[in-house]
Amino acid sequence: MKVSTKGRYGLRALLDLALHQDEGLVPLKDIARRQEFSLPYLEHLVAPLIAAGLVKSTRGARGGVLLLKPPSEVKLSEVVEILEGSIALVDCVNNPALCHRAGSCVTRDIWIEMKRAMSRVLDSTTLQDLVERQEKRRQTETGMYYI
Amino acid sequence: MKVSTKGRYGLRALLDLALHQDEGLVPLKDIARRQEFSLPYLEHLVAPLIAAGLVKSTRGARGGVLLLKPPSEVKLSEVVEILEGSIALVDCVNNPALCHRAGSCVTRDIWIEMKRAMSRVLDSTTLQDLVERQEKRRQTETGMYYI
DNA sequence: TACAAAGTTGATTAGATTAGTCAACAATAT
DNA sequence: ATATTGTTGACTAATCTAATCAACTTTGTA
Repeated sequence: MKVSTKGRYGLRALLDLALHQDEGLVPLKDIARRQEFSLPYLEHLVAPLIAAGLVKSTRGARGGVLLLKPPSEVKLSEVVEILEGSIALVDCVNNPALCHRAGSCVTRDIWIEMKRAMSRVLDSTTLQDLVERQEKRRQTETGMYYI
Repeated sequence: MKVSTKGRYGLRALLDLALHQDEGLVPLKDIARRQEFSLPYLEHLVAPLIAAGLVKSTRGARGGVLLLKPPSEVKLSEVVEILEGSIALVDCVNNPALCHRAGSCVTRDIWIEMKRAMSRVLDSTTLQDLVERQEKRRQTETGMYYI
């Protein structure tokens, strides 16, 4: 019951991108360096984000990637869905036909409630929220050196 | 981001046990038959439940397992924790030292919120709740044949 | 007491998934 | 032209999952 690095790193990459939006095209190399994961791996994380239309890329010298939507319009539920697939903890939640007990199974009800609880968090948070939190935190941290 | 069969089957086994509490010692063989998983595998699922003191076992002829606590006192959070380990979707949630970025990482905040949301569901539901839902559902389903 | 029924434990395994790396290629700015 | 950057697909090592099997221990009962 863990999120894979695909989900974790992918979300961080997207947040990094949002934080550097004003710089125009952001090279993957820079994201990889700042976030401390390898460039070849990052390429694989970004591919599904491009395919989903969340990110646009430009090749060649001075190329890079950018967000296609303002961060305030990117819900985390969308991001996680793209990177990790459905948030459901058990497959029968989305596809009852997978198990002939699904109709009468009350443990399935629990997994459904879990999915709802998780969705509430991810639906109500956007990349913009993360950007703001991050900027606030950096301020606080910088400030702390002066105390 | 899926629960393993250990967690899924283990929870079902425990619910099955709760549903047959009044029969005294319940042989694993019966649980395995009703729930449709193999006996050897069930043995491995039950082992940690015994180790955790949730279940007591008696060997030998007419042996079997039984719940050590009334179902109303068994929270699902406890069960899932035993079977799957921490509910946290990312390890740094429980152990910030794992990543030097943990202190300033806002994506970690999200994983923390997710854990809280999931805990709310699992802390507020007991085995007894599942037993009652199951009995209600069986009634409804049986009734449907007469419509 | 002997035997059968039941749980316990540990070894082993096949398969799937994860987390990458590497190399060949395509597009673009200078 | 050439260097820079993204794209794609093949490949691999390591880990995890979902079991199975066998040897063993304990207990009830004939």
